[in-house]
Amino acid sequence: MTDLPELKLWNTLTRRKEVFRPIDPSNVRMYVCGPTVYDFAHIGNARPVIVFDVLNRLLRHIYGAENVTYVRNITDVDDKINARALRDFGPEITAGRMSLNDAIRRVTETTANQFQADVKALGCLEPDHQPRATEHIPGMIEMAQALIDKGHAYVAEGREGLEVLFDVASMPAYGKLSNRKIEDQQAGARIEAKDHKRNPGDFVLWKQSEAHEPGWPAHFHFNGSHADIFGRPGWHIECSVMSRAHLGDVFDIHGGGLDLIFPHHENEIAQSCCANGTPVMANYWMHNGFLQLEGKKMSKSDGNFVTINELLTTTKFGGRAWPGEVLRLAMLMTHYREPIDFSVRRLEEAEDIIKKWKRQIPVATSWNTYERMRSDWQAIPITAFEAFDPLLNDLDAYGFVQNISKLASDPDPLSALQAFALAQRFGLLSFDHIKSLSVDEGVAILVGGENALRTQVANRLALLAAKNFAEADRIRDELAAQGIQLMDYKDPETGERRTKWEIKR
RNA sequence: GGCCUCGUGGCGGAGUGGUGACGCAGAGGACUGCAAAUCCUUGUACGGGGGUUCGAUUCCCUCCGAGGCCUCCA
Repeated sequence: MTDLPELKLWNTLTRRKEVFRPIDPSNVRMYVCGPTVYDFAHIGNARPVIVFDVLNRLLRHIYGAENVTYVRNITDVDDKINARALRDFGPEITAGRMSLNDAIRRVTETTANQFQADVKALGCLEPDHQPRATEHIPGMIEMAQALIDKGHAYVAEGREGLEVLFDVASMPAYGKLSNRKIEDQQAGARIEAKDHKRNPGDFVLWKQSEAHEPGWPAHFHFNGSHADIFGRPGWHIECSVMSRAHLGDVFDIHGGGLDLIFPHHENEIAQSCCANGTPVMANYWMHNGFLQLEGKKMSKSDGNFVTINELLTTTKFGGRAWPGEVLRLAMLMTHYREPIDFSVRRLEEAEDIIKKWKRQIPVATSWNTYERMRSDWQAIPITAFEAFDPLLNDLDAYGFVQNISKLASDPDPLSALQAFALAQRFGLLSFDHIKSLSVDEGVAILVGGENALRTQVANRLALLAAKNFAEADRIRDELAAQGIQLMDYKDPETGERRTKWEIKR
């Protein structure tokens, strides 16, 4: 394993770039904080998803796909979700036609499904596991109890009932990730004083719910006493429990947005290390930068706000819809830790670059450009094949084409892809159609599409030879209308006129 | 107030103690029936001021500016 390429990652924990050394190269483990499913994801949410997708792909490339485990959670219990459910289904709930919990389920289902669709459109691989908070409630109760047992948590009566709180003063190393001292936070004076807390920085592990609110029965014992608290988990404990369930007490990389460093990740570390008795939770902490929209902070109230879905399917941003691959590249053109000023111009530029790559494909240099954009891990060679893969709109179709090209012994799978795109233009093949086809049928159709075009091209060249430009141009225009751009060039050896084509956007 | 990141040409964006990639856009040219594409050539930059050094864009200090966290937030 000594010939593995060296990967250097910026570690928020040490504020340095460090050589990445996995705990176990046969099981490289990464956890990234996923969405809280209360609203459609905006393009800012897309950034970590894309950034860590690239890292996931890179890790899989280096260590082997089967040796990497990538976990991204879905937070489906949260007070913001409750608020959204009340807002959207308030009348039904008051009229007794729907329970709050049913309304919540509606909100989380729709939002989670939309998120999956958005992410797929951006060409991201699915993580190996996408645990939901509500699937891990017993683990959270168990961890909260463990923290009580070890003297890191206590039960107190808060404004809305009983709470299990983490005692930050019980952990000397608290604040290491964010480089923050507990005393400093008191100076900030922006933390709400709650007298039931021993320390203003103490945070909730479990809190009591009203009977109509989402909640689970839980039993805690402490100081020789005990309490039944029908309640719900605090935000931070979800990630501690889900990461442990899938990746163990200590794993390699923990990622998320810059804003999560404090308090979320700090608190995760506190919970996990104290509960598991480990010095660290993860060895490398990585955080992506934020993005601005046309130079201004994204803000719902100002209307300066675009969801992924709006960008992909509506004309809200720049007066047109944008392909997922364009959004993906626009995001990757800037180093992941830098702020991005997201703009129409940036999307246009990304689109130009992609167009050019597609013409050049399968020229390996197209990857070089793409590759170079991610400076921390830039020296790692990846094949053109892998490079193009995340840029495709429909990965299923890609897999199909790959299959065909293998069976047809085509040394260049990307030419098969072009053939596929062509067959689509002629209406010979659609994505839905694919699933019902055998490979042989698929090949036949692809060949059919290509032959149809060849005939047209040959006819046009004959017309040109006869100086019948009007008729030749008519064929060219006709194909252009179908979205096929013809391009003439000279054969470098014979000097004869040749024609190549590409699929127009 | 505390803490963190950052400031390279029109735009995006590498990189280094010894005058600085690359991409996009622009300009000029070649090719071409016209397109499109392609190829060649090409201009402009290291926020300001100190310091260390033979020499700094790269190291240190400081000022200015940008963004972020300290409260839910990708």
